[in-house]
Amino acid sequence: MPSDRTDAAPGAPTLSDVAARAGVSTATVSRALNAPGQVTQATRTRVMQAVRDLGYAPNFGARALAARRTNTFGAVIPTMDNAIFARGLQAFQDTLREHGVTLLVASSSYKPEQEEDQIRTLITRGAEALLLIGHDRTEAAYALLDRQHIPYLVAWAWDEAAPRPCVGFDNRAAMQALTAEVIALGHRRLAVITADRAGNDRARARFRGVCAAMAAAGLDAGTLLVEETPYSISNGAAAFARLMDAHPRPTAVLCGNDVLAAGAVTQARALGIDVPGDVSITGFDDIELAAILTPALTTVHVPHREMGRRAAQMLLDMRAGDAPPPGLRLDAGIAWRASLGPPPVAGGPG
Amino acid sequence: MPSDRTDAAPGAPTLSDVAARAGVSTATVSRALNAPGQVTQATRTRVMQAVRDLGYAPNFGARALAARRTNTFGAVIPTMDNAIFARGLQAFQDTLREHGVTLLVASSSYKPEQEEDQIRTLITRGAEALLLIGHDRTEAAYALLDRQHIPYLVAWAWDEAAPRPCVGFDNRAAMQALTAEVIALGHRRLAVITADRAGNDRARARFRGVCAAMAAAGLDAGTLLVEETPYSISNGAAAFARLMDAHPRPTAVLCGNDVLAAGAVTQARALGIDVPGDVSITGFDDIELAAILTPALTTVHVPHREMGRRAAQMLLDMRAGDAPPPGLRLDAGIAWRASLGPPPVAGGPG
DNA sequence: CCGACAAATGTAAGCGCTTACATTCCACGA
DNA sequence: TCGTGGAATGTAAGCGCTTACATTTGTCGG
Repeated sequence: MPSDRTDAAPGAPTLSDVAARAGVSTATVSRALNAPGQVTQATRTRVMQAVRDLGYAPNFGARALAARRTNTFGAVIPTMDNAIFARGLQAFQDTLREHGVTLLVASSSYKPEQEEDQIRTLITRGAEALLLIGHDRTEAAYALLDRQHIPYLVAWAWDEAAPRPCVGFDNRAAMQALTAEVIALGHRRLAVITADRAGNDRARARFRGVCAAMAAAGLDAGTLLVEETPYSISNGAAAFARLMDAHPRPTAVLCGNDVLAAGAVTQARALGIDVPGDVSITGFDDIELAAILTPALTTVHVPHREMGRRAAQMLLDMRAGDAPPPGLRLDAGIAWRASLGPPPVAGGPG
Repeated sequence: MPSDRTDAAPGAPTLSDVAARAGVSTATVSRALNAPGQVTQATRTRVMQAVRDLGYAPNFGARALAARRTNTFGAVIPTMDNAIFARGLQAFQDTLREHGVTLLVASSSYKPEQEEDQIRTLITRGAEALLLIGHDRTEAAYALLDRQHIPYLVAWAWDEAAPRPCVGFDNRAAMQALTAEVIALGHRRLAVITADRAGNDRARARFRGVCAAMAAAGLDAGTLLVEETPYSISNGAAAFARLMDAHPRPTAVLCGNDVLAAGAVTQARALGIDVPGDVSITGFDDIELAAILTPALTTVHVPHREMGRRAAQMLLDMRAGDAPPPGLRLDAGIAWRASLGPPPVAGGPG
C-alpha cells in the first residue's frame, strides 16, 4: 500500500511507485532497470514484477534531464512523401539501433525556414547528433547547430569543397555521366525536368551535370529545354506534357529524380508516345518504383543503404568526440533498363 | 557576463543563461516564451534577443516534466516501407499540427512484440494519445495503455463488434464487394495473394470478404487458391508466379493490397501474361502507385485523408476528456481502372 | 567469533523548466 | 502628496529521474 503522495491522483506510475511496491529505494529500481548487474537477482526479480504489475514506463524527459544523455539522434529530410529517402534512412536507423540509439525523423517540405524549425525541434527533444540532407540551408540553422554543439552530417551529397562533414555521391558527376551516355546514343535535343533548384544543391548539381556533359560534347547548352517543378508524379507528368509541345521535340528527357520520371513515363503512355522509341526518359535515384515502371527506368543507381550505414557510423563517432571526418564519397553508377534507347531515326542528328 | 555555474562547462545554453543575459529572472524568460502577453514589450524584446544571441533551444524533457504536458501524440504503424499509411498519416499529422500537437511515428514491422515496445517508447517520450492500426495486438499492450491512462484509437479498421474506439472502413465488406464484381464479370477460378493473416486483422477481414462473396455466389471457397506472403512488391511478384503455375490457372488474382498487386502486375508482364486479357488483377488501398501501373490497377479506394483527419479529431477530443466516441465507419468504394476485365473466352465458365 | 573489505542498497542533490505565490512597480484618483 | 490596485517581475518548490556518496549487509580469513 503505497503511502507516497503520488498515489493521491492516480496518474501514470512513477519510479517511486515501483520502489514502494517492491519495497526498495528509487535508486535501486533505477539500477535494476539500467544496470542489472549491480543488483541482487532477488531484488531485480521483485522490481521487475512491480514494473509489470504497475505497467510502469519510464519518463524519458526526466531520465534525459538527470542522466544528461538521450541516446537519440535526429534526421531532417525534405519529404516523406516519396521513397527517395526511405531506404537510406532505414539503413541509417538500423545501424543506430544496433548502437542503442533511437532516431527521430522530421521533414521540411523542401523549405529552409521549416528545416530550421525542425532542427530546433529535434534539438529540443534531445537529439545528440543530426543527419541533414544536402548543404543548402539558412545561416541561422548552422549557427544554431554550432551554438548547441550538436554534431551533424550532410548526406545525399558529396562535395569536395564542402566545409562540413558529408557523405554521399557526386550528384553533378553522376548526372554528367548519364547525360554523356545519352549523348553517345545519338541524342542531340535534350530536355530536363528538374526540381526547384533554389535551396536544393542536389538539384542544382544534377542540372550542372547535364550542362557539363553537353558542353563536353560540343552541344550548345542554350538548346536545352528546362522544366522546373516540385517533386511529384503528377508534376512530372505535367512537365513532360509541356515538353512534348515543343518544336522540335526533344528526343531525350532527363529527369531530376525517379519520381518525376515516373510521371513522365506515365504521361508518355497517356499521350501515345513510345518510350524509348519516340522519346527516351531517364531518372535518378533508382528507387523501387524505377524497376516496375513500363518501360523500366534507366536511372542513376544510388547506394542508399551504404550511405545510411556510413552516415550512422560517422555520426556515432562524432558523438563519441572524434574529430569531424573528411567527406566520404560513394559511387553512383548507371542502372541500365529499358527507357533509354537511341533517338528515332527520323529525328536523328541533323 | 554570466556568473552562473552553467557557464563553467559551456554546454548548450539554458533558460538561466538567457535570463542572465537579458537581466531578468528565469520565470520572466519562461513567460516571455510561453505567454508573451504577460510580459512588457521591452522585456520581451530583450529576452528574444538573448535567445537569438545564445542560440537557445528549450529542453523538451525539462519542460514536459515541469508543465506536465507534452502536446505530443504518437502513432504506431506496421511499416513505413510502402505508401499504404503515408497519406492518411500525413492528414492525421496536419490536423494535429493545427491544434499545436506534434506527432511521433514509430513502426512495428507487423510484429506484435515490437509494437508493444514501440507503444512503450512513445509513452515514455510523452505521447498523450496514440493512434494504432488494426485491432490485433498483445494483451500486454492493451494493459499498458490502460495503466498509463493513455487514450488511443484504432484506425484503418472498422468493426462494429470492436470494444474500442475505432475509425476506418469495413475491410471485409469492401473486399466482398470487389470480389462480387469480379465474379459478376464471369470469373470462377479465383486466387488471393494475402499478407500474413496472423496478427493482422485487416488481412483476415479482407480474406473473409473474398470467401463471403464466393459463398454468396454459390462458388466453392475450397477452389480458391491462396498465397500468403509479407507485403512487398517482390513478394507479390513471386506469389503471382506461383499462382500461374497452377492448373487450371486462376483467371483473377485478388491482392490484399496495392503493393502486392504491383508485384503481380509486373510479374505478369515478365511472364508475357496479358492483364486483364489473360488474367485480371485487383488491389486494395488505392495508393498513388495504383494509377501509374501498366495496366492501371482496379482497386478498393480507401478514404485515407478523411480517415486521418477524423482520427486526429477524435483523439484530440479524447485527450480533452470526452468519452470515447463510438466507432466511425467510412466508406471504401471501388476505383475502376484497367486491370480487371472479363475472363478470357477459352477460360470462361465451364 | 571478530574485523575488514566488497557488494548491495539507501540518501539526497540536482538536471532545466513551469507556476503558485510573494513582492515590486507604476499610474491614477482623491 | 499619498494610497490603491493591477500589472510586471521575482522567488522557490517541485516535476521523475540518475548518480555521487554514505550506509548497511554479507563474506571470509584469522
